[in-house]
Amino acid sequence: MGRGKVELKRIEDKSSRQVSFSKRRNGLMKKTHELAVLCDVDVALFIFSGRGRLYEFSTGESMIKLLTRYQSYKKTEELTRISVHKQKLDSENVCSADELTQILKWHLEENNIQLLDTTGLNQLEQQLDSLLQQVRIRKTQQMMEVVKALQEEEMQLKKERNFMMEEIMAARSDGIDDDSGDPSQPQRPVMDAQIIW
Amino acid sequence: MGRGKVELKRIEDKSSRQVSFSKRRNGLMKKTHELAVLCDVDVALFIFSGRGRLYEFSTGESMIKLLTRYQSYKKTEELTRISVHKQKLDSENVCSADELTQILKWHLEENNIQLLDTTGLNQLEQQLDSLLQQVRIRKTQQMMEVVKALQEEEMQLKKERNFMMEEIMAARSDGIDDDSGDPSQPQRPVMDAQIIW
DNA sequence: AAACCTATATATAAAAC
DNA sequence: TGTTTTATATATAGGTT
Repeated sequence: MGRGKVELKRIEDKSSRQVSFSKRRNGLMKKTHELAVLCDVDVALFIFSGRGRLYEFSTGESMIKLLTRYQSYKKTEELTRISVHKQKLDSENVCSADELTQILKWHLEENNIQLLDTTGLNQLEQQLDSLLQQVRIRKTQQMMEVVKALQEEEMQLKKERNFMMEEIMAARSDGIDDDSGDPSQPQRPVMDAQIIW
Repeated sequence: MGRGKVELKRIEDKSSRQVSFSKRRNGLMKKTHELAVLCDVDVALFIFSGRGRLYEFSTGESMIKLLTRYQSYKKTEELTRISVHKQKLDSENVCSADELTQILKWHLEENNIQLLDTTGLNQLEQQLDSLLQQVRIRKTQQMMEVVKALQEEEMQLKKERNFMMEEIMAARSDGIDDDSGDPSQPQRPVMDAQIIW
């Protein structure tokens, strides 16, 4: 993309690496922005330069919100994932059943999500996960949506109930006539139905 | 960058927006990767498609680590207390770690495996795979139960509602000539919740 | 949708400033 | 170091299958 073709490997010359970084960083930001606008999606991009300087770009949604959304998405994923993780394990790196059991046990006993990203049974995990992950995520998300819908309806029903409860109370104390002139109803107690996952 | 020049604004045609998204997403990922390699920097990129699907890319440092780094860079405490909307499932988590470990151990020892070569790995993979399926099934069952519970509560609420509705009606007819004008009883919208699996 | 095809628009490496 | 220039490599819009 320039006078010379360039190998996909670290540019050793510090100077041209710096120049390249500057140019490409701008280009990347631009393209990221384009993607976001043209395709109407949310994106977040951040770059830590060698010296630890941070460059970032994100769509209207602030970076923090996108990160939160990301985390939330990941948590949902976690709902469908087992804590089988880590410890490099490939055909070269053979380990005994006991060893493996110990490793797995250790991981299974760890409920700390943060630890899931240390090196470990990556390869094994990926093999297992890639097979099932998508389906599980879909399934979970579907369920979550159903549950959410149910929660909303539940809330609605509860509100109705409270409303009617008041009507009954009012009817009883007022005698019997009531009604027709409901305009000045004070605030109604509203209960929030919350299901915690 | 194609046959036609394109305005920097949302592509309205859904189809070509989708196609463009796919192409540009890939291009962006590629360029992100190039930047990371050529310039030896850490980058993280994630994209939420319109339908909420997540696409992400990050350098060797896992996304989580980069996020952490970003956070500390920003010194924002916001992220540390992200909504954790699922205490329940976590605590009741499928089956206990010990239980899982036992099952796994059983699988491993049952087959008298000592060293895992490539073939052994494949076998282990299958075992874990079936284990994953079991766990998944249990999790599904659990969620189904939650849904069922919600549905039951919903039904209960509806019963209550109907009951109260009758009370209101009774109170009114008991009373006097009511106000008339009202063509129909204050009927609240009744929704039928149908969950289709 | 995905995969391939071109003509064009863009990005950018290297040179020149 | 950064900017501008230029020649070339890449990306991709719009087709086609």
